[in-house]
Amino acid sequence: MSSLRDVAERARVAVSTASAALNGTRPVAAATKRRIEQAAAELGYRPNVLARGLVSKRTRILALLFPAPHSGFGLTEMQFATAAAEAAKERGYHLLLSPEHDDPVEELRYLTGLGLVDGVLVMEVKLADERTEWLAEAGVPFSMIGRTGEPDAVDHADIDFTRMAADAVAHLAGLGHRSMAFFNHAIGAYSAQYGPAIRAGAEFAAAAGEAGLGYVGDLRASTADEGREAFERLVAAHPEVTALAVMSDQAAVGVIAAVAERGWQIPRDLTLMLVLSSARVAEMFHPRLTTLEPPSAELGRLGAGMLIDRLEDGDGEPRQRLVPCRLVVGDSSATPRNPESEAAR
Amino acid sequence: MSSLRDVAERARVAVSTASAALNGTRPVAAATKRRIEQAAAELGYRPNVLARGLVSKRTRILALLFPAPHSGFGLTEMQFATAAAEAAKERGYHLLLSPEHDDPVEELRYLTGLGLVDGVLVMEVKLADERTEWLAEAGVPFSMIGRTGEPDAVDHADIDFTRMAADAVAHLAGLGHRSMAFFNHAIGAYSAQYGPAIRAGAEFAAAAGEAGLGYVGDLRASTADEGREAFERLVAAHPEVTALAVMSDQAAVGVIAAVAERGWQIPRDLTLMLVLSSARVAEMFHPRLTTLEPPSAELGRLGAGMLIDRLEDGDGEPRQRLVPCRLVVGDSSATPRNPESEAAR
DNA sequence: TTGAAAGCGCTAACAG
DNA sequence: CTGTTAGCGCTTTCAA
Repeated sequence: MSSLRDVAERARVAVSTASAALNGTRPVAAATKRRIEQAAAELGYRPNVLARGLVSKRTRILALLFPAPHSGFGLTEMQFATAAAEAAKERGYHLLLSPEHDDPVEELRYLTGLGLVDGVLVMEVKLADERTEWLAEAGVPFSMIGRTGEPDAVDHADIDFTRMAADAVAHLAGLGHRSMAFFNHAIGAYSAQYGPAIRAGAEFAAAAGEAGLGYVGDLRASTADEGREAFERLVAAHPEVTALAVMSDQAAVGVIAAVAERGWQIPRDLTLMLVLSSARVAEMFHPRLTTLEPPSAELGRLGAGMLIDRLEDGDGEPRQRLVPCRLVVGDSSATPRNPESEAAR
Repeated sequence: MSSLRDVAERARVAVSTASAALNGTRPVAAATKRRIEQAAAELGYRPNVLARGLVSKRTRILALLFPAPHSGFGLTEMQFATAAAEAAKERGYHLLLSPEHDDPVEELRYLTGLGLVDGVLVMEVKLADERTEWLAEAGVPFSMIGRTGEPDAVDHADIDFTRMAADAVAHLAGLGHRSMAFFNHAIGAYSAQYGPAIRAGAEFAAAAGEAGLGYVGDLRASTADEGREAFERLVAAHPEVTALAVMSDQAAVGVIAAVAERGWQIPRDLTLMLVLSSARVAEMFHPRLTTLEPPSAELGRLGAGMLIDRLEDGDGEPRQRLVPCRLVVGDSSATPRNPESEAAR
């Protein structure tokens, strides 16, 4: 690889002049500049990132903190990563994939101590998250995909849960449903701190209330068996429910099986929708399920973008964006069974 | 961040001695070494990667070339990436996620010119791949997850397709099946160069022949509709077939629908298995499908590992590993319908 | 408008 | 066994 010195020699100028010409750091005579640029082109010169970073203290490398895969891990996280990498690339940055293990904070300390990264992108943020706390304290620039319980001062991109629930409820109400249920993730070590589960639960209850729909929100399921069981309990306790929104793909599998066993059909006897799952997953089902698809790629892109903004524009007010989900209507949505009796209640 | 000079001052030695003590580059008196180590610990010293890389020409950063998502993209690629990142981390390396766009070679030229990465991990390798050709020519260390048509001299980790097909056929033969079909991916701009599709097709034919099973291998499907249609044609032309292996998840959806419409049941009337799909996907189906699960994480780990080996051990013979798939038997496998008539042929 | 010189933090000869 | 010196490739004063 040719260095700046080679370029300078070939253009018969000093290294500092070559540097200035190529970076526009200070005025350089037009003719000189042209000579330098041509020399650089002829040599196929690429500035060495390490040397540049060593003096400028900026590497244009971002780290994406990658949690060890818990239960459900998949397309969504994938899209965060690829979208973030692409957004970074478009702005001349690089993305380092940084897996986490048992001691995230220690690893963060190590990672940032290397002098290798300018900032950190945090995903799978928990409501109380030691990583973001440490980053804030250490003064390391970062942004979140998702958000903590108190994200006021922190840059983040997250799903607009309020709007998501409103869209879902509007969809169901528009079909004529008067009563719905929502199966949240099962309570576990993870989901207790999992923002999407908590926010979705709260927002669905609120949205249903606001729209005047009957609402059953106390059932939870994260596996096929739990889904099956929750559905049985739902039907037994709340026969008036005609529409069901489910957070977990696996739980939906169980629900569908239970529906079939009971001799019911979707969507004739039950409108079923998947919340925060991808359309690709929804197509695996039969019938193809209606889905509220998370804007994963958009969030990844935004997360990287706002981190770069912060890095370049210095301080300023927090950058925060909430993005709605996309409602993909499948073949599992229909008018409620027995609409008359429902209306007569 | 404290520098090596700070450490040296605190330990009252020269910088070079501190460096030597911390890296074990040359003998240092035990007492001196202890002083230095203590000073480093007290200061929380972390060697600066950039400075080190600038002189040593080694950054311990690997780039993972990430193709723009074509049609089917998902868990598998995700697992390559995370596993590679973890393997790298365990050996003190970092993984840079490097998305590709329209001109992979130009981007590669840029990426490697930066002096930022020591080597490149290539995934989604095509049978004839301009990227690996360029890398080989440019002398950039790299390894492949997958392999080209002529991978003899190149480090790679790939699926053992021969064994995969043999395992699948043995599973079916063991259940008593005498005749099977295989639905490959539809021929497209992509799959024409897609190693797994080509290799799987060839190996299934060979394995079936070797085991004395009837074999229908000329049907292809990559979508639900194509799957449905292929299945109809299969039944019409080859009624003796009792077992079917499918490459595409989407195609399997169509097959399952067509099976049901015909009044058949899985596995009573047809044994169905998914080839190169994950168990998590298989569980979305009802019944849970038998799957040949690709060793994605293992491949990612191996790919990163052999690249690092090459980087550290210098040259040597090519490192190549073929890893078998895992056969996960689901509820879609059973003895063939009408076993007598089959045996009587 | 340009060049010379210093230095980012580290490693690697080479003396002592 | 340890310290001094040089230099990786670049940016950035400071003079000219």
